Amino acid sequence: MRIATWNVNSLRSRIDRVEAFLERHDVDVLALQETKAREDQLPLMGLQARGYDVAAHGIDQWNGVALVSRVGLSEVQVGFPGQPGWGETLKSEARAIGATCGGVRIWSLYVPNGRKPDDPHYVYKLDWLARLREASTEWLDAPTALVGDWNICPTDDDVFDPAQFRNSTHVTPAERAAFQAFLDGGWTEVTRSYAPGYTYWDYYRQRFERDRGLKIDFVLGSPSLAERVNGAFIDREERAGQGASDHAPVVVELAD
DNA sequence: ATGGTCGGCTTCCGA
Repeated sequence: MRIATWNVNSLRSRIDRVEAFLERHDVDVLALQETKAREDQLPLMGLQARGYDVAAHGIDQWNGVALVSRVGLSEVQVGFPGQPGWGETLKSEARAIGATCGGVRIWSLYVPNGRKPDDPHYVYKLDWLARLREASTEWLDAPTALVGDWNICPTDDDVFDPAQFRNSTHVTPAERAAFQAFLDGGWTEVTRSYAPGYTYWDYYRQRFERDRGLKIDFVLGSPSLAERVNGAFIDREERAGQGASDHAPVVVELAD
């Protein structure tokens, strides 16, 4: 079974690329982030005609997450137990959707960006991660994958210029500790060993052409999921050319 | 420090 995760940066503007990507790589389950649409706005007819089921959640033009599966899609859950709600000044609540696909529990996650370390969104990000980690301990005993845009660079190797990013969000010790807490708790990041390199490049300053990016999209597996992983890759081709998302998809291969 | 480029309920905001 092939699972993929992709911050698509608007599903409506890239639905053709999504359909082509699924077929090009024979993907069974695709987790999407930053769909940037409410459920009723999503262009799903093409996917459904191709035999894919879709579960999506979005409440406005910001963010939004979805799961696309051709191996079944059941027990859909929007948000995780304890997921903190937003205050008056924070935007967009759609951050997590989970479902069982092909016997695997998959969560499409859009970890809050954080903006800046002195911003309320940064505090929310750390709170969100702490509550996800608490909720996710219950899922370790089953084959489970926590996939998506984590908006964290776990090491300096995951940043094209660590000096430039000092004191910025994505690289602070607190964010790295929040990510490490998942690993310490029993989750395994299953893509890095097979697929080194960045997964995100800013649109401006020709960051992709110069390979000046960040590694922020990850797949964390429970023990029974991680032991089935026998490959992974980053689809860098998808980031090239006109009309690309600023993230490349990450694909994971699971043994049957 | 600044600005660069995208998408979207577009003349600003969020990333």
